[in-house]
Amino acid sequence: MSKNTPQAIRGTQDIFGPDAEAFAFVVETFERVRRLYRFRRVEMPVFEKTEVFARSIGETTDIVSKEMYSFEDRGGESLTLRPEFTAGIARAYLTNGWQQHAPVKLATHGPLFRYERPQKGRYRQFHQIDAEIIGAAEPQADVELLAMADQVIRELGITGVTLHLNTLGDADSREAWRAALVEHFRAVKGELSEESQERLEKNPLRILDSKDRRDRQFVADAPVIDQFLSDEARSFFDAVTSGLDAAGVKWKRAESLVRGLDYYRHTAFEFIPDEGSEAAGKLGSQSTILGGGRYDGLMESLGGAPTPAVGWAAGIERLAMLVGASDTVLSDRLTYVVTTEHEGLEPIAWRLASLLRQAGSATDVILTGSVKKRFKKANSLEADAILVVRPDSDKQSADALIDFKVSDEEQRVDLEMEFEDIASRFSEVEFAEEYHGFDAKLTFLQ
RNA sequence: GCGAUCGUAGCUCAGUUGGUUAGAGCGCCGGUUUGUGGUACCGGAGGUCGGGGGUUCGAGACCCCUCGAUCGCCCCA
Repeated sequence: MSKNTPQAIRGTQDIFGPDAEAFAFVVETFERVRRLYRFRRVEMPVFEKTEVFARSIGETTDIVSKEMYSFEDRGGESLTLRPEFTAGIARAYLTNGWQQHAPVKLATHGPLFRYERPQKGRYRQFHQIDAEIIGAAEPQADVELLAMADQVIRELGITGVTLHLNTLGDADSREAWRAALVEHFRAVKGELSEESQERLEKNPLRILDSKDRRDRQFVADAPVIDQFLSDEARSFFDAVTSGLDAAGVKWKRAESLVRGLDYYRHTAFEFIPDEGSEAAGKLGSQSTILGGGRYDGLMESLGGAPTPAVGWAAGIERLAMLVGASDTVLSDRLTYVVTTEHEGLEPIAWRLASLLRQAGSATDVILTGSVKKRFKKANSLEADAILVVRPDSDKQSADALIDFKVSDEEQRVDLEMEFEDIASRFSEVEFAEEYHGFDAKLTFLQ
């Protein structure tokens, strides 16, 4: 690499090869499942006015206070590259009058931006799949949303991952719980980790999932949300859990699971790899692959009418890391390779490749470089069959000799039938079996 | 923002306590052999050793700065 070549921006990635295939597999699977659940596709801008995120996510959160890619445009307005989907979707819902469609199920995916130190499973430009149900207050919406998440993960073939579920109660429950936690931890402030002492002021709920040993003992006997749950909040959570059971979604109660963003109420959840599982190993210290919850208060923070909503987002890169191994799903079959060892016959080879592709067969072409090495190169592509175009001494035209690269006779017959069918669709070629040791021959008609 | 490890050909890496023209494998390009073929052999191209500064007679190796990568903390997907 020349020193004149600009480098990619830190924390961005150029994805290629198996990683790119895994990435595409995640997106394709999500798109398929989202249709099964009748979620409607939406596209949103990648940037918004800064206030869209600042007002909805919470000024004190790390995302807003130090991780946003914000800049002034030429008109002097502060804009921000989206750090998440939900705020932008909420804004779109309000500004486009999507209330008329409520309740709506929406799905999207694309890049997000957060100015963080990159590490395994974490990038400055990363990608998520996202699903939201807006305008539905009933717990069945939470259940449907989670059932969809569960199915996406299952259809990706990911195992060793469990849904961790909690409730944060309604606004009053959450406030009362928060106050009790602050009181509880303030009493032992001096013995908490430095980080948790800070969290006490900024975001006391987060002390609950601190990894620090010093905090653990106090977390163990900290007040639990259940003590502060209103009857309504409790029955809402009960309805969610029994709905999940009915839908066959496995879950696990996680009393100390809190989500970082201010707008969450009631249901909060994360899909997390089981400790010691293969999935956990692949993800490094980034444990959450999918997270979300109910955000009934969000619309109001953007000046809209109170609107109930639930949603989740999952990191495509993190999901892709977990499906990476099962490459059987990922590798596209290369059916044919076309080549010729005779200068001048390249146009016919190109024509043949064109026919095969029009017939819907994946076809590669080797027509450059040393004539003598083309067959070798074609061989190394591991296609099902190699077609070598060579002159026909009798008719002064050309033939394509076909070498089926298959392991058994049954496969060979299948491929031959498939090829014969393709050939029959085009009037300019004629298929014939067995020719001088090759599996078949294709004659170009004049 | 903090910490640790690392940065030599397109890729994976070797380069001994600092010592002459910086190496290997794979890949790429070409040739020979084989001769309808997934072989073997030969040759070639490609590196101002991430960048800058310093120590030294001499630095890919040592020191400082910087950029980047990886992993962890924080936080999150």
